[in-house]
Amino acid sequence: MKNEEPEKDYTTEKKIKEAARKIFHQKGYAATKTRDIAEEAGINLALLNYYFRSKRNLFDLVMAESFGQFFFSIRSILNDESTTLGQKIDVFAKVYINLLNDNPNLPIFVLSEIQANPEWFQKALGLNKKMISSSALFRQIQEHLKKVGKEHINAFHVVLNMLAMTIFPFVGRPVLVKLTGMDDAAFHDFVNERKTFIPMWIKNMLQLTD
Amino acid sequence: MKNEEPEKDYTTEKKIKEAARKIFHQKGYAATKTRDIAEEAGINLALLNYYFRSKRNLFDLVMAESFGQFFFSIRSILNDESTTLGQKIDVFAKVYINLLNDNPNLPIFVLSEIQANPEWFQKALGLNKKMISSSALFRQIQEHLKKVGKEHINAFHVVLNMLAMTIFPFVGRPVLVKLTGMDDAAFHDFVNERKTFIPMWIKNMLQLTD
DNA sequence: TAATGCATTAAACATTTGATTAAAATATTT
DNA sequence: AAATATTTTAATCAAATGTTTAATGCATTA
Repeated sequence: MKNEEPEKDYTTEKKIKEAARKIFHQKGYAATKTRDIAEEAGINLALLNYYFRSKRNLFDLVMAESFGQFFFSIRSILNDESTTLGQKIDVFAKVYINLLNDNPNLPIFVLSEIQANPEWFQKALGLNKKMISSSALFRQIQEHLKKVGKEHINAFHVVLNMLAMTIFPFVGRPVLVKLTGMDDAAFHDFVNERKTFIPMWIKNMLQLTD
Repeated sequence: MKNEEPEKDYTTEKKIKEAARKIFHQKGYAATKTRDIAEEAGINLALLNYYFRSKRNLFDLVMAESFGQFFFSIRSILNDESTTLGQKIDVFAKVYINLLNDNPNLPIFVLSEIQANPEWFQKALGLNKKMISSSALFRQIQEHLKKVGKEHINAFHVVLNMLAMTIFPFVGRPVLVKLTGMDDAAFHDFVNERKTFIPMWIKNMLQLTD
């Protein structure tokens, strides 16, 4: 019998999946060749189909995982009934920027694949109207906006601004880097500054003095 | 001799280019098949190569145009030395949201192609460090931040926030629509609200009481 | 050690897809 | 109207690409 999980990252299956994730994130589904994945993983082309049946199947696995990271990883934060609005805003920026620092291509990958193939996501992932509007974050923003006399502002605007200010630097990263002359380290410092700036800006938007 | 431009939009060449723009914007380069373009344009496949030599050549034309819209269409606004900072912020949101309402897929298209193929853009388009940092907008933001005692905030953050809040709703549109239950008309109204909200938020960020 | 089952490889297959060709249709010029 | 040039079409080509197959290697088991 085999020893219990010696180094899981070096199994052929893991190598292929990890290589696929890397190339898919970089190039997208259509531009990725199965031979590119095989080369990146350092394995024979046929092993890809041996372990994963098809390119599409492998992609679906990667996408499900990526989509989960992108969307569901922060749900527990935003749905936590025991934290204040100010706390949620603080922790969101920190956690999400950390996530994106580790997966800088994740946003464009997910969003462009959805744009190219919107029907697929309808059934594949269970996105529904309730997911945001029933969240604790959304309700707390609504309540706060009313308290400060700004109930004419749809709370979605505020949520969207949080997401936009956090995610967009990574979506526009290649252009931003060219446009500012930042190298990878400088970009890293720049977005990390935003961990404190974004909560400040959002609270300012809400006139939240917390 | 031919009459001077009767209806330019109905020449075969225009039909192909318009169809190409539509499909490329939706699917991206790699996922777009020349046969899809031909079908969308209602022409024989061979005509694509007859008029444009190759898929790549056609793509380059579309991309150059799209990239120009996306980046250069607002340069004149941001570089205008005769307008105040407040005026620039006001007009930017209006103009850019109008542009994106007409081309909702433009941001993801441009940004994902750049991510998939960053080397190509190095030489193809002339993006350089000076383009933003030497703009009138950038200088005015810097000056203002100093005036209100916030010179520790990099002016790039503010520019990026303007871009993020304006562009991101379109980048995330498919998800946003699913997540909120908005239809096309509702989405249109929602982003149009932001024409006045975004300038308000940015000015608030800058403590600009203009 | 022989046998068995899983993993890996090289080669080939079938389809897709960008591009070309040669003929036909249409327009333009002489 | 005849000749010429331009545009369009159907068919085909060649390369790329996802997938399969049959043989080989390798470890585990009997």
